[in-house]
Amino acid sequence: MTQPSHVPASTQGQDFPDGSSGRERLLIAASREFSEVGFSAASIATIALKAGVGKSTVFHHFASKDELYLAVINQAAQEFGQQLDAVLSVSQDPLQTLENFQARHLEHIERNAEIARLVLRELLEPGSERAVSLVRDVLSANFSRLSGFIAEAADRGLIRKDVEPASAALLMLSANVLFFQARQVLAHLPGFELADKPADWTGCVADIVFHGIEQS
Amino acid sequence: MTQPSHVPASTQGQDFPDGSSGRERLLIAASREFSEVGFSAASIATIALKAGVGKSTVFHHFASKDELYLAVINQAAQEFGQQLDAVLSVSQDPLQTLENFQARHLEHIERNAEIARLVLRELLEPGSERAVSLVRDVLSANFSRLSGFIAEAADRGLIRKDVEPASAALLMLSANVLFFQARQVLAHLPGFELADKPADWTGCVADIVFHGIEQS
DNA sequence: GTCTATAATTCGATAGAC
DNA sequence: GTCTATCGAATTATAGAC
Repeated sequence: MTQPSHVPASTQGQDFPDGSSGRERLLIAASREFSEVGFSAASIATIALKAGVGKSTVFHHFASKDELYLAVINQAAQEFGQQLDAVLSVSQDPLQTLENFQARHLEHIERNAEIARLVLRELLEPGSERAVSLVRDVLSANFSRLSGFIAEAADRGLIRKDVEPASAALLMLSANVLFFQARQVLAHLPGFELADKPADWTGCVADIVFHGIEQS
Repeated sequence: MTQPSHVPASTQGQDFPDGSSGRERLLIAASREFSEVGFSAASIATIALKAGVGKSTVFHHFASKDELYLAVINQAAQEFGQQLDAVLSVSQDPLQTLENFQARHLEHIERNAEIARLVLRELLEPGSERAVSLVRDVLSANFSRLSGFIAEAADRGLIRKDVEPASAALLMLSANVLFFQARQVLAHLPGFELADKPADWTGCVADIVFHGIEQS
């Protein structure tokens, strides 16, 4: 009388890609749930229900709730990693590359706004152990790609050697994070005209940072 | 049997400066309460109790809970405004001034960490009307001082004219905000060595931004 | 502090793919 | 037969009420 075990029972009116596996549906459902209610309020039972699988299936694919959470964010980070590789592999002048990076990065966090908010909420939490894994296991890979690019440009003599590549990278990221977090209110800062022009903002930041670190 | 009404009845074990007025004690108590539990969870009754005044006294000094909240943050902003004037009025090379500004600003938000966290929590809230008043009525004054300084340096021919002063100012602020928000986890970013060296971080940012916008 | 409800996690078994 | 995805039931941890 039971459904064949490899077929989803019911997916509670949520839509999922055709032919998606249980694991894929779980990642999607978890992403939605975590984004909507935050980590602690999210329940494994609800996620399993929405994904149309049994609760124990969750633990077959992910060792724990924490790991599921990391997997959700990791997926978004991987997607950005793809774009990042594309941006950094094109051989052009470093300013152009930094501009591209900055624009793609802001687009990415705005497209994944819910997850981005979730991550930021986590980082704000003082002393969060999850935040540490998040940075170390998930975000650091993409961060290294950017700072690695800057370091390489320094090796080629295009960039000052007395500035830590990681610091320059972090400065660029901070600009995007603030823009994303505070976009609605930035328009009320006197003299700031770019609140509704993300592309101009990313261009401006890349420009300042590049000229700030270029070899003169 | 009751205490004379113009003398604080009881201040619930909290300490306040000697001779402080009811209004002053209210600001202090409100600052603590808002910081601890956030805006919506804070209760006027509790704040009044802690300040040792009646609840109606609160509404004598502040028209609403919102206004009390803004007054709390405004006070911290005013204090920073004092320091800011001191930094900007010293006549020295702009790089030195920017470095000083950046260092004082980070010190200020770290000293007022609870309030800063409160403000940031507010800005994160999507579509918060309070966040708009906050930026327009409280934060914009100090922001204008910084961007005004940069604009002036541009007039003196020390700074590129093709960069909006407000954008450069915002970039500097974003660096401090991220550092403050994520300090605990930045140490786990590969290659970033300044997580426990705030002075080096502010110096580095000021340096990059200055060279990024200086007239070459 | 105990009691209880809720949520996280583990266990054992089944069904299908190769 | 082994391997993997699945489920239902049983077990533990946790948080709040009393």
